[in-house]
Amino acid sequence: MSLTDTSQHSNCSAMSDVLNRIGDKWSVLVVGMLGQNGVLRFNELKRLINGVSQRMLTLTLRNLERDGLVTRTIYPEVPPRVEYSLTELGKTLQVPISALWDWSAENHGAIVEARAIYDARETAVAADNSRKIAYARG
Amino acid sequence: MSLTDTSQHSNCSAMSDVLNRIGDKWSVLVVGMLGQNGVLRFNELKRLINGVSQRMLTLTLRNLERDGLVTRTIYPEVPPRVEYSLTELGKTLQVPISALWDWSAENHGAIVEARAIYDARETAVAADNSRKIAYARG
DNA sequence: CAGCATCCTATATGATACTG
DNA sequence: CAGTATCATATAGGATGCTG
Repeated sequence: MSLTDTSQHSNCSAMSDVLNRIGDKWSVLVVGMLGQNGVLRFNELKRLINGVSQRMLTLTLRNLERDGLVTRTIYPEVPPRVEYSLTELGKTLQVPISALWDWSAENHGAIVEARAIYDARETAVAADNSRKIAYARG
Repeated sequence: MSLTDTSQHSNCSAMSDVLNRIGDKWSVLVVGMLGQNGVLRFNELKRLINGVSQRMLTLTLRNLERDGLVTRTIYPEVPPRVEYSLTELGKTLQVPISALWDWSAENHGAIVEARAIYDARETAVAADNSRKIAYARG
């Protein structure tokens, strides 16, 4: 299937399903980190991904493992050691994710700017409506 | 910035911010539909995107407009006509989204398969644990 | 170290009714 | 047609404490 073949775009189900999984708050960041670093332990990932809670990192990794995107290797040692890495399928996902990452880095500024303009306009409209209401009241 | 420049990957904020907006349930589908069809009215979008509620389509379009990705053109007619299309910024977003769309179409089958295998293994482990508990009890 | 279990809250989403 | 307003709910996500 080529990039110009839009026939699949008519059927949203596959895209929706994938987005429901990788579109959460942490999955893309986990895949990104594993793509960069290759193999990472649980707490290494937790340190790299700023703000993720232990619970959410666990859930995210389980989901990615379930979807065949991440491998989980347990070493029966004391203290326990668990290593995560991308599967071959996970590595292919790196490509579109990386594209999105680069787009974000390039265009985040423009988005922030657009938001500021939009919000300023909305605030002005709200103020205008207040004046109209005050005028209508008397 | 090149695709191989991973320095931006260390700073998750831009990516997180973009993902928080386009990572919701409908934004990517809206952008995809507008990218395919060029200009669409509200109810045309609603018909194309299966399952979206009026409320969520409105909210999604407002957010995309606020971020400078979608333009909203009102024609002061009766009945009212409102047309949506991608901005230039929105069109550039089409590229990484299209890549993700194609990846989904190609690899959704593998994900479904991986889930089935994972779930079967989990079920087996659960059954095994039940037996162990039964053994311990009796 | 790498988690699991529990409780709690915020938010996203949906359903429904109404409107210029 | 293209919304807005309100209510209801499911779920994502966070905080905390405990464990092998």
